[in-house]
Amino acid sequence: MTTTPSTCTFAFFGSSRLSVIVLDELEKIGLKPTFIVTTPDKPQGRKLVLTPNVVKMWAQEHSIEVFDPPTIDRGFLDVLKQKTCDVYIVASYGKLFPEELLNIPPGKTLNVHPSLLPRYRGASPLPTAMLDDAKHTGVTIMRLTKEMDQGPILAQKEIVVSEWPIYEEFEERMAREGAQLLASILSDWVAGTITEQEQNHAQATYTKKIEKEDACIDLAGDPYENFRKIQAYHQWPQAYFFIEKNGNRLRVKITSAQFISGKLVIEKVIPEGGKEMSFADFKNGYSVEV
RNA sequence: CGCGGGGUAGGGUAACGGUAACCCGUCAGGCUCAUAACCUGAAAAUUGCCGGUUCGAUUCCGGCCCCCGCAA
Repeated sequence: MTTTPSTCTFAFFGSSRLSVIVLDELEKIGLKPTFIVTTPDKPQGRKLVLTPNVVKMWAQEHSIEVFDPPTIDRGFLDVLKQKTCDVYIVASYGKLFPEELLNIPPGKTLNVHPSLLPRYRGASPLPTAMLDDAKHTGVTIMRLTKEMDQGPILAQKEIVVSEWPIYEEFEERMAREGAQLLASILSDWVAGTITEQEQNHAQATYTKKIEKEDACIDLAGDPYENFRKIQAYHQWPQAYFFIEKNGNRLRVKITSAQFISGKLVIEKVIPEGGKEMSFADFKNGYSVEV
């Protein structure tokens, strides 16, 4: 767990907040990528401003060379082949890789996946585990193959959650654990002393991409299920319900809630067009019965 | 020029051409063994800024500043 493979070089592929947390944790352990590959900036925000993605910003802050190809095509593969490193590391890149890329470095391409594979393959392992109330979970280091999340496993660590935090905190914990697990085996892997193990494909489960509609909740429904939705969708899209106001349907997002002795206690909300406020203020001002 | 909502007492909302109402909170008094409950009363808003229309604007028009929802 404390192995510091200082002699091993790697490139990092990622594009989300989880990627950044993994990078941070690896850096703490003394592992810095020789270069980083991420996805291009996308227009965001109210004015559709072009904002650099978080991984790119991290790379720039740490003065690490960064690439952001719109697609990984022939030309970019050739660029990669010019660079040398022992192994590629992928954490939440957001796109599939061409098979050719996976085998460029001698140590192939490894992936940090925040679930106990073969369970929770796919796009949303973390939120899905929360929605399923799967408190016995974990992180997996696997070798990427052509098929999504189906590669052989190098290492796993079980993690047990006592109570569901908001998504961001769960993500952070899992990312850090994943990064540590990776760091603990990386040099051995590159040295060739780790045996990979085929996944038990029969036990695989898959997660789907989250849709905004998934986050619509019925306040009269099961309180614990609603609580898990609020926590799981906290980063995006945020659990919401509707109220009637002046004949209009108004969306109200729940940003903070607790589950106390069998009841859902809503703490903060953001009404459409408004800003975040306490649920008490919301009920006072909007005079709604919820 | 991506679509849309909003800036009114400490907080949240309402009114919509004639200087502002409600809920919570605050303060005082009362009721109570007691209270976050209840009753009575009080303080607290030049209704974001500038200009225009008008006898008169929070309310209509124009400009500016700020805030937010949607958009993955």
